Amino acid sequence: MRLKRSYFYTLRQDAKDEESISGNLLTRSGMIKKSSSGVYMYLPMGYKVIKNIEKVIREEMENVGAGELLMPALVPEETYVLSGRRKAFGADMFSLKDRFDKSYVLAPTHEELFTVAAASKISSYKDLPFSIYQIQDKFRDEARSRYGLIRVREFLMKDAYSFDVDEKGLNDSYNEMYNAYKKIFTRLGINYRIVKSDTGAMGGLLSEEFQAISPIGEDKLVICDECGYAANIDVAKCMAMIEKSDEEIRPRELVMTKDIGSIDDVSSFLNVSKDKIVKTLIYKIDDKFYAILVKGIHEANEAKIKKLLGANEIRLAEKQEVEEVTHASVGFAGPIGLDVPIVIDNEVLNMVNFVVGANKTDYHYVNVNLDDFTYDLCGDIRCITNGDVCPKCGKKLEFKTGIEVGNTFKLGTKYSEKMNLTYLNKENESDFVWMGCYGIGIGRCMAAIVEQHNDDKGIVWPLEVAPFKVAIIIVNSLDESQNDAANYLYKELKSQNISTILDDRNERAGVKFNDMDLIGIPIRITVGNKIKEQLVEIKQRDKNEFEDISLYDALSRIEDIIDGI
RNA sequence: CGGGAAGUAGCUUAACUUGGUAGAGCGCUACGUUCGGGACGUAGAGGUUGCAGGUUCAAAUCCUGUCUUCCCGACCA
Repeated sequence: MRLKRSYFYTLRQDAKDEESISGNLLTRSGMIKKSSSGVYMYLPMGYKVIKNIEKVIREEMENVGAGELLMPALVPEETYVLSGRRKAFGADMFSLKDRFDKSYVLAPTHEELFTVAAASKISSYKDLPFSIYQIQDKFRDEARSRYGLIRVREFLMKDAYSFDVDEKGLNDSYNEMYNAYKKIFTRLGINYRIVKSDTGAMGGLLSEEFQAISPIGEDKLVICDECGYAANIDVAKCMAMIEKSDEEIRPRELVMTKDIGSIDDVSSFLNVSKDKIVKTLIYKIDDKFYAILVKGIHEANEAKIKKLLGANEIRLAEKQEVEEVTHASVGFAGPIGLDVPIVIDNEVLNMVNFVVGANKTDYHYVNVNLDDFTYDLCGDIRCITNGDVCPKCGKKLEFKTGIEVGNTFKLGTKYSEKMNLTYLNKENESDFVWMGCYGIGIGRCMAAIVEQHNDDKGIVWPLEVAPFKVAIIIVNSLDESQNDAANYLYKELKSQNISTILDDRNERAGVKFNDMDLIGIPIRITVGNKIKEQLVEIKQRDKNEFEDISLYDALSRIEDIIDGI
């Protein structure tokens, strides 16, 4: 690409409406432009990156034999009503009506239509297995878009689906995809971890996430360096941190704690360690109130609670609801005398002589024990936290945050049952098809790469995704011999299919150096006054030193660099 | 959806407290001098101060409403 006559611009200052590193750098380098909150244009330079990411994905999908197709974004609402997911997605779906008042949605993901498409092909076990995928725009009405391309309302996603005769087949297909995903993210230059996660609204048997490690990641992860255990905090199992105490049980007492409701305040007021306090949280779960008991130092984990109760919806009760349930102000809820089901965390089972709210404003009970109330259910319902050990090997855990760039699900027969996707087996009996689905957020990958590969000058693209592999800078665009040499190199590189920018703009050298650094082109050739001795400079974006090389050896040197020599 | 901040030239912003012709830097145009890390000089173009009301002789500035964007939180397959 010759820069002079191309759509290309850069911004010299930070964009005021992009706080994240990736959002800001992608905007400043003229790769993306915000259209409205959470909706972006991919400009020519940025779209090159998108296409490179897609190329990697397509190659690896091809390798596992998945066929590419394209689904509509506009889908009749009833499709999602039928699968039961219209409700599950709720307000996150964009919905609209046509002129005949028929309701449509903009698809947030495509399990339903893929199931329909699969049905056209499947009648016998002989038709299985196979997998298909698409790269397409998805729409989700996010309550809060943020961090540039990380959380948006319209985004490119690759979604693949596998279809098998049984669980074993699904496991094989899943492993194949899983390995393809590892290759993809490695090729994209993303530093990632694979973690176990919650199956959420997708449902199914198993879910794993591919998480790009980043401080702006919205997902909290625990990782064990010792045994390789890795999980999203939503599902990370908590092991008991204490043994059942043999402390002597003391009689329960009601104490006045005027205006003291928070854990910190209760702890210092009563002079007991926070370890000795149990907090009672009132939740509304599927239209019923529940009391959730966890240790004061712990956080309740809503995903785990949902799973334990088999519930669909969960939210903390509002202030007046809490008052209604406990007959006391917020801060004084407790299990004793409460008229709603009580669910306690495993950890609480091992506690004696603890402190709880008294369901009476300004009062707490001390020396409370499990005999003082009845609970309906217990289980692991808290978030794993600093101090917890690996549930697999018992060693120290590390906490990180990640950007979810991909996920893989073993759906099992959830969708095939709902949508009646069946095949005839060898015994001539009808069976449900076993499905898996596999997603990659393409814009998110782009942002995650920038988050992980940048310096004070700008983006440092990995070679595989860079919009161009090489940039040729003509230091003085008025110098004829420099121009000739640069054009010669440009043609040479093009003839070898090495994507190259020729910066032939009539700008000062500094502007060109800074722009090429900002947009992160991996290899730079500088054609300057050393051209008198037939020499050009080659510099890699991620290295400080440069090398002088003969104009005629430059091409082979570039090829070596690209081949990693 | 709750809390906070901000909307002024293409971009980044000043003036707002205390009402009186909207100013700068970058970018842009022309000419000249320059040309290896965001050049310099001279001369220019470019603004319904987000929008709508209100107060006032007079509103970027004060008041009300509204829209938009960002940040924190809730939510998030």
